[in-house]
Amino acid sequence: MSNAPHILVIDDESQIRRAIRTILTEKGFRVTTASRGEEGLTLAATNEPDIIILDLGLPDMDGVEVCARLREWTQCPIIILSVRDSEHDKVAALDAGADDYLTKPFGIEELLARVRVALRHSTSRQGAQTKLVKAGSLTIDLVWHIVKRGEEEVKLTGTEHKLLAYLAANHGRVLTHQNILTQVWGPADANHTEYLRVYMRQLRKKLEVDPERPQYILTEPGIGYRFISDG
Amino acid sequence: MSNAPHILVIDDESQIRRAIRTILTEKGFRVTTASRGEEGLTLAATNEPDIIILDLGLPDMDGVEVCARLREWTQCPIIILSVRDSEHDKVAALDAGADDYLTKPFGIEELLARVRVALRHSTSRQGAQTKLVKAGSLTIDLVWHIVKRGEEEVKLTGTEHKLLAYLAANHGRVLTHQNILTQVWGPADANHTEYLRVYMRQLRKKLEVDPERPQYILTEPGIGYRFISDG
DNA sequence: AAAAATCTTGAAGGTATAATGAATTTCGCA
DNA sequence: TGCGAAATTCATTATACCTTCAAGATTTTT
Repeated sequence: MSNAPHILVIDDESQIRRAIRTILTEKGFRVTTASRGEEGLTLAATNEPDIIILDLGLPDMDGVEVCARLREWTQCPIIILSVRDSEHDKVAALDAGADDYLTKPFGIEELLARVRVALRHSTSRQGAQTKLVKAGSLTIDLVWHIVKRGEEEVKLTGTEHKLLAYLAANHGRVLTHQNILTQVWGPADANHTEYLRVYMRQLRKKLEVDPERPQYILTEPGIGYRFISDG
Repeated sequence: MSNAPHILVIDDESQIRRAIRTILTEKGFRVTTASRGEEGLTLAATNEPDIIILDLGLPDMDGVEVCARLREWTQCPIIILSVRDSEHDKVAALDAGADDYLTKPFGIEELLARVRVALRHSTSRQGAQTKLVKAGSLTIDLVWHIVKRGEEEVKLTGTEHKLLAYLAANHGRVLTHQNILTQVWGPADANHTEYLRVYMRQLRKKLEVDPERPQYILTEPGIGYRFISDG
């Protein structure tokens, strides 16, 4: 699974690395590990993890320093692990840009819960960003209901957008009439192919360069329709 | 009226409330306190704090319940304070939507550091959007809660402003009725679309050049509304 | 090549949704 | 407790959308 959250663990104790890797992998995360600060910084830059778990007691450089270096360019959530329990250490790390601080020894479940919190944060940040499907000069924002043709926006009705979104989400695939109808109109209208014809035409009118020779919304005669996108 | 970050403290022990209030006020924060869960929920809805500090051991309802109720409509950072140190309690609270968990007794400096972390999160969430939204002759200051039309200030009621602020913060995006209603009125009124119609009209009357041909607040029939800004 | 099936195209009526204006209730404040 | 502003509710008008239908074009079948 390539879209599973990716976690970078930076810790010099190999047992801890192994333990955390086992636990996180079991929960479905992708895990990368580093034993030294420099290595961790490099991996963070190349792999762009979703979360970084960082031990303060590294051999080559101070964890707070690693934290600060990371914050120069990334907002990725950082969870600190440390044997140091002093308030001073916690404040230093948190003010250096860390998002959370756990003192060793820590409970597995608590670590996982705090990872989930960090994940919530990073995904809510991503959620503000737009997820786009592109096809020629078309840009379809599935999240925010915005469709652009070049620079100008195309106004779509609710049903039109629902239909286009379903086509775009399955771009490249042939979708049967019944399949589309049940998804967009609901199972009750599964055999109202007239609806499809009317709406496909409206979409083509609004989106295609030449509606009579569609290049995005293709007809698969006797079967259904298909949406062609870039990439 | 100050724009200092606003923190809501929900705790039943009056000494703790007083202590936290003193410390936070000293650091320049605005502080509101509540001693019971229901009171806290109400204050959270009316005052819209930037951070909520919540004690788990409330007399009238469970802290985890308070957490869950808050998460129905707000993303505001929640820091848990609790005497309970068990892993089970921590996991329950964090999974209910809390962002951090401190066990009593806690260090003042650590609390402040974690408040700063929470503040970073809330401002970076807002920071993704511009704090000053301009649309034609309109200027909407999301931080100072000021709306100007040309040079003169527009007087808006509480609900009107909350609604406009939410639209402006998400300018360019299509927001569904339910989305707007849960954010502005709360999840209980998620299907009272009448409210929206009435308030959209009032906003248009106060903001639009020609309220009958709105250029800022657009209707997306069957879906919701959208605010158009410059750029 | 003719016929049949499928798809496209255009337009119109009915219906759900939105705008409007105003009355009523609630709430905050003195 | 009473006043005024704000929030909610309601009835009416206006609008946009979904649905429906019919005729022309295209593709497939025989």
